[in-house]
Amino acid sequence: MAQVRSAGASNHDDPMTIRVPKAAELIAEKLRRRIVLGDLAEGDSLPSEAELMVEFSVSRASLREALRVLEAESLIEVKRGARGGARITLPTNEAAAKTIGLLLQLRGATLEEVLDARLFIEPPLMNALATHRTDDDLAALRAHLEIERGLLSDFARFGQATAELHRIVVQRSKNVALALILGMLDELFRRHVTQLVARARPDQLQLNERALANHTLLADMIAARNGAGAEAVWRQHMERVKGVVLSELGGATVLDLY
Amino acid sequence: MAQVRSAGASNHDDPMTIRVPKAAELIAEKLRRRIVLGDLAEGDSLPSEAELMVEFSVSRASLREALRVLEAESLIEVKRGARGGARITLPTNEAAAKTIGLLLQLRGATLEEVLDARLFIEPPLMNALATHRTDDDLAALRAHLEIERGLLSDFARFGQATAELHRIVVQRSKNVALALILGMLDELFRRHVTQLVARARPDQLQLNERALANHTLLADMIAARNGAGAEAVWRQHMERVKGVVLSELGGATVLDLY
DNA sequence: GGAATACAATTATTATACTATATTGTCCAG
DNA sequence: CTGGACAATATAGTATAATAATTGTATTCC
Repeated sequence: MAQVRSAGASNHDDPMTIRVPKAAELIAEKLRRRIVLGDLAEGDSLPSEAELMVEFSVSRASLREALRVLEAESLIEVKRGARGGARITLPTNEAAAKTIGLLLQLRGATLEEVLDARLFIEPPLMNALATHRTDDDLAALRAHLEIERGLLSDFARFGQATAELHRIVVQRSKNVALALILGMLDELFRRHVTQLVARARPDQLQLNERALANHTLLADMIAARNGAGAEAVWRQHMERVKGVVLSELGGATVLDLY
Repeated sequence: MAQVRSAGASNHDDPMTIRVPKAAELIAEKLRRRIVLGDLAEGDSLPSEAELMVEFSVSRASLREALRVLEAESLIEVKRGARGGARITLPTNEAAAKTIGLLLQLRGATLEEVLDARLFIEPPLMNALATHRTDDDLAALRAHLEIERGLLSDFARFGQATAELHRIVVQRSKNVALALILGMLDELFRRHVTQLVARARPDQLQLNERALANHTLLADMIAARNGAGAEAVWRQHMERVKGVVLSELGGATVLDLY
């Protein structure tokens, strides 16, 4: 009996059903725009709830719903107490990774797939970097290697330095989109190995030395503007890291996010 | 009966400012977990606000803040009226693209960078696909080409079919993470060219024919398991599309999102 | 001068009432 | 009996007010 109704009037994508925007959405949208367009910069304070209420002519409930949304997007942080209120905070890779990690988990992605994605993108990027590097790029890379050398036996901090190296070389390749993507993937990866690093393997020092050797090799290839060489070195290095990590964690479904 | 916050207020004055989670965040987190872990599947209805209030022992305001957050994440849709309420809706590429687009705009990314990122990833992916394709992959691809052939003069729908082709070949390569990433980039791109397609160029039909020719060439290369060939064809094709689009739109800062 | 304290600003949470909208059932006209 | 109008009901949307908790700052006291 209900087939007439289900044919047309249901909910999904019917272009005819107009979606009435809620007050909170509208306010969140307006504030978001101000942030994105630069009217509000990082660190700036928003007016107090009372002021925003009169500005937008909405109730406190609606306004607070909007603030909660922006807070969940890491666009603002709300503190209470005197001189509290909402302050602009631009989202970091970590926040971005949380979002994309949620989606990946919903789609049933495995940790191995995340590693493969990185492995698919980063080595060719090293090729490009080696080809187009500036002397400044090389100097920054080599400076970082010195830092790593000093941390060889500090397992936790060496791991951080490794992640930082990825960040450096990726950002030097000058594509913001790729940098953001790889940053998110890296963050997801890092989140999974933190536990692993806590209980260090017996051969951890040896692993670190090998990693540093590979990093150095990469720097040499980049110094020589040897694109193919840089790509090969980096691919081999990441393959090895992947092997170690997966043998410890297994390729189980992504995300301890929950 | 608000036992949400135990009254032991200020005995823990850790110098490391501990972040007190708000009621709405906690509820959003709990519901999010239920969704991600599969307790709630797509299409399922959440209990009414009244029931959720007693379940979590919070006020309606706090509960609704949580629902707004989940709604902004595209994890639920809330309808009002009898038999309304919150229903689970798994986020699409579109929703994901909106998030990442926001981040890219904040980082000052240009449309050209988005195109370059796609251009950096997809061609090598076609290489891999050509190497590992199944007969089923090839059949799906060729079936889609027939559809495109029928739409050559329907400019709007041909554009959609083009995007669909990207989706097909990317998903056939079997890495969920890469598929999600490319899906987001594609969505960002698509959003920018929609306007462009509306005012079709004089040579639009010719452009479409050329695109279809390239798609066919790709299919041939994939059929022959010619990885290098597929990669070259696809790179050339995407370069050409990039040229056309950028000459129309310019490489201005990303996102008409606002 | 430094520590305890009171004060004020501001968000966090709750409670209640009212409004808007969609579904469902009912009743009446034809 | 069928179809359409209309009322009843369930449900989210918005508004207002009151109270609690937190935090920076000024004040007081020793």
